[in-house]
Amino acid sequence: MHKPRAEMIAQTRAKLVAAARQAFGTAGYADASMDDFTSAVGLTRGALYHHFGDKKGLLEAVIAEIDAEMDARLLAVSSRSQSQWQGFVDECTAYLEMALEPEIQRIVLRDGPSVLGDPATWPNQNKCILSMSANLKRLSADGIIRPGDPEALARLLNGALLHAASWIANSPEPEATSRRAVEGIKDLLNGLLRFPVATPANASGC
Amino acid sequence: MHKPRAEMIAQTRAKLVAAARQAFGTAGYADASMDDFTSAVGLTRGALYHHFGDKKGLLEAVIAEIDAEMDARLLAVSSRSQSQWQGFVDECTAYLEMALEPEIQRIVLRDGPSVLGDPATWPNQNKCILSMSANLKRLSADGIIRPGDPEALARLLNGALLHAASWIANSPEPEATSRRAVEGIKDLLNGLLRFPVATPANASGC
DNA sequence: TATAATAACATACGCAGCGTATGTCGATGT
DNA sequence: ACATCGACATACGCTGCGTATGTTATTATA
Repeated sequence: MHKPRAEMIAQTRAKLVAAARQAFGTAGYADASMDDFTSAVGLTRGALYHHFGDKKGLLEAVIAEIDAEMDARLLAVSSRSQSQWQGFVDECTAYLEMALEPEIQRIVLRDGPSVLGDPATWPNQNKCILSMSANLKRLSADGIIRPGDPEALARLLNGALLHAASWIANSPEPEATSRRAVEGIKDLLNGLLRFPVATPANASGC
Repeated sequence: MHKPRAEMIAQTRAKLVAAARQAFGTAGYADASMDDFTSAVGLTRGALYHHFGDKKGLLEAVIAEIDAEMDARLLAVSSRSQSQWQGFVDECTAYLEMALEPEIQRIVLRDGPSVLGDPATWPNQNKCILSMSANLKRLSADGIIRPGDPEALARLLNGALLHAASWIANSPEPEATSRRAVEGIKDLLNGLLRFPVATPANASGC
């Protein structure tokens, strides 16, 4: 029964990450006081520096946690799709929807790049890109889309999706804007198909 | 001879903006000390607070200046193109190249969104979007591209271009990556055309 | 032209927040 | 059992922001 040591440690780390995630997500990284959100879970900055080195280290941990969740959610979505093409479109849509969440917008998409540098330099951010480019590679090999550079396309589409999310989130009418964005994305993706479907309306079919 | 008052004021503002632009572009917004870069041009924080209210206000001014320069450069590029389609492609390429500059990356693309909120909420950032969507609208009306939502497409392409710029800038081989990105963009844009041109890569299709 | 008013700054002060250095206590290994 | 070490808390100094308060020169007014 004497093994709760490692558990306590993990719990402390988890509490710190959770507290920081809450604070970063609402107040933003710069305005989140380490004294405040550590004491909110009954700890001090001492524990924080011991486990994460500094404030940036904690942000990295928070982002890693969020990124892992995003990856799992994307995996769950694509595993439920029938056709390859449909799975790809579904993943794009799910990615866009996730990017709409304020916590992800604030921590991963805005403060993250500012504090930790460009996401392209992170070890994590590749997860989504890799998954996306793998999909595109298969689609290209199977002749479903026109030949091209899968990774380049994945990065371009990734940027388009993230930007669309910001557009939607800050729109006065998010619902309508979301529909416009999704239509636009389908339009873009449709242009990649070797044999595009006739009308944009049923671009998601196939 | 007595009119240098307004001139001196404008000069002070310009010096502050220039100093801040230099500091923000190299050290980043968070690590740029107001005391440091004001004294670098023979002023103090007093002048800064008088003219710009606070540090964020100064960042807004810096971004506005950079944005105006970007807009002028884009205008110059598109005015030199013959066809509408070529002009659009040229503008996209120029936009990508500008987004490669470290100063723009750091100030406008990373720190700006983090400090001032999403660019979609700025009054300026619309310049490029508006110009882009106007181009797309004309292209659509003239039947050069397939029908669609010009503004949505503009935002998606804008995101793709910005993301591509980050990808290139942080790539170990920027030259090669740049070529891949440009090819990918052309591929994407080509998919928008009503009658896609045959590229060496997909000469057999369509 | 003398003086009042105001704008353009500089100076001075207080305070929040980060990082480090140091201390304490309980768990683990032998 | 005792020594060691890891997991935190405490204490301290320093940087840097914002504000409140001068100081000086230009403009307005009489």
